[in-house]
Amino acid sequence: MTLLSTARKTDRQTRLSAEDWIAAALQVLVENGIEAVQITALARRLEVTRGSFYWHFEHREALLEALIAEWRARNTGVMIEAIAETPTLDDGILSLFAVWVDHTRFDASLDQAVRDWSRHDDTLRAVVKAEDNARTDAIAGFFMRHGYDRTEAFIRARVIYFTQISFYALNIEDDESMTERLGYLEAYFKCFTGRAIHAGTAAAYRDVLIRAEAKA
Amino acid sequence: MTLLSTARKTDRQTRLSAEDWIAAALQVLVENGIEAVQITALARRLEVTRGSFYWHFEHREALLEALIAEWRARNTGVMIEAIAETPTLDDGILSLFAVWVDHTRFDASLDQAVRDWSRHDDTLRAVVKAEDNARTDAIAGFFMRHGYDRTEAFIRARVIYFTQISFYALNIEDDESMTERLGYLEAYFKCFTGRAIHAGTAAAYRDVLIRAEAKA
DNA sequence: ATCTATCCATGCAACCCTGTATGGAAATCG
DNA sequence: CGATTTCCATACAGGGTTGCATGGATAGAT
Repeated sequence: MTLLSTARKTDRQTRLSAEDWIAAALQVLVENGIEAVQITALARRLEVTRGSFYWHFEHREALLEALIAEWRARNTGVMIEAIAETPTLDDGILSLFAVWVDHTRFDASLDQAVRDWSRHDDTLRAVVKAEDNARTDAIAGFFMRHGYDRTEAFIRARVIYFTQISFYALNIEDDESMTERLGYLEAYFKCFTGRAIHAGTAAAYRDVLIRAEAKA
Repeated sequence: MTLLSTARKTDRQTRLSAEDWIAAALQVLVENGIEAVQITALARRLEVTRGSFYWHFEHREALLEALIAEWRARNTGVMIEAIAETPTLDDGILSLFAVWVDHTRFDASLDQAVRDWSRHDDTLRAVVKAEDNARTDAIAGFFMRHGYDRTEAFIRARVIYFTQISFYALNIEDDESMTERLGYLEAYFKCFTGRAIHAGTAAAYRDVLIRAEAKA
């Protein structure tokens, strides 16, 4: 028993840090929801006892706050920056598309998980709603900079953002390959903007994404 | 103690049925999610003990299956029927809008709650995905009947449906009045279809909804 | 009025989760 | 090498949930 447990311990590179617990909690949050983020379960996963957790954290609530902080650090403002100073309409929309595809810049699964969580947590709900509003406002501002009137800009911003949110919520990424998805590029662009995308811009975008796919 | 309990019992009109338990469970599911659908909590809510539950149901799983059955009965096929044999493009889109607003025909909160639940339940996820596909297929078919090519019809169906799903998911109905919402009618229509809505049709639709609001 | 089927209360066993208190092992520093 | 800090294991208390096994109460039928 002592032999076994020491063997287990040496298998692990180092002792755990608070970040290790947060990382494990993030995984569980994304995979099974906030209710599954339990100290006992995480301890089993990390192959330690709950004693470790209560050394790094005061209580479960502290871990949950760390998860929200992590979400803020990763996903807050990313879309707003992506669309901020794009010269043309085509560039702006494609820049948004690029963010939504690049999960190193925008963690879609985490965003989805936090939104699910927020639905039954009043404090968090306000935080997420504020971020949602900031995102749609940024997109609406973008449309206005490119000649759309106020209401149309607002609705188009809502439509494009809401579509993307559901895209994650319904797990479409699991069913659709990147090439398949790229095949819809022109149709999406037309629906979202009411205009046709410039052929050259679309081709360049496809090249970038296909090259990124190949590298990954 | 005996006096108190008999008083409590006579306060209730009748003894409970399985449907009473299902109704209470539906409320809790919508308000607090599937994890909150606990027999002990429901019993407290219904002011009986868990003995009642285990007479009407075998176990918790049986109740959960009843909830899914209820969802199917209420929400499955509603949108497909609404859009089935609509003569004009305007009529079809407005018919969809009407379903999404009329919560006696389509229980949006329940749909949302079931979709949340399905995200961590593999069996249910397949069921919900099938329904989602059926809905988008129906809308895509509608667009094709009105002259859109295959891909554009599919993407427009996805955009209009996904936007609506997020509309519920982000609880926009809580922030936006019906008149405010109706103000966006033309913009939504233009974005979803790529065409302008007929002025007379829009006016008639507004009249119907405002009258329905006044009645309720 | 009695009898029976329906419905619910009560108590018990098994399991799971959080949080704390305490002691031990391991790493690091003097 | 000793001492101290860092990190984790163990044990215990408190609370909550499911499911079952009875027995009691109530309504409806004969």
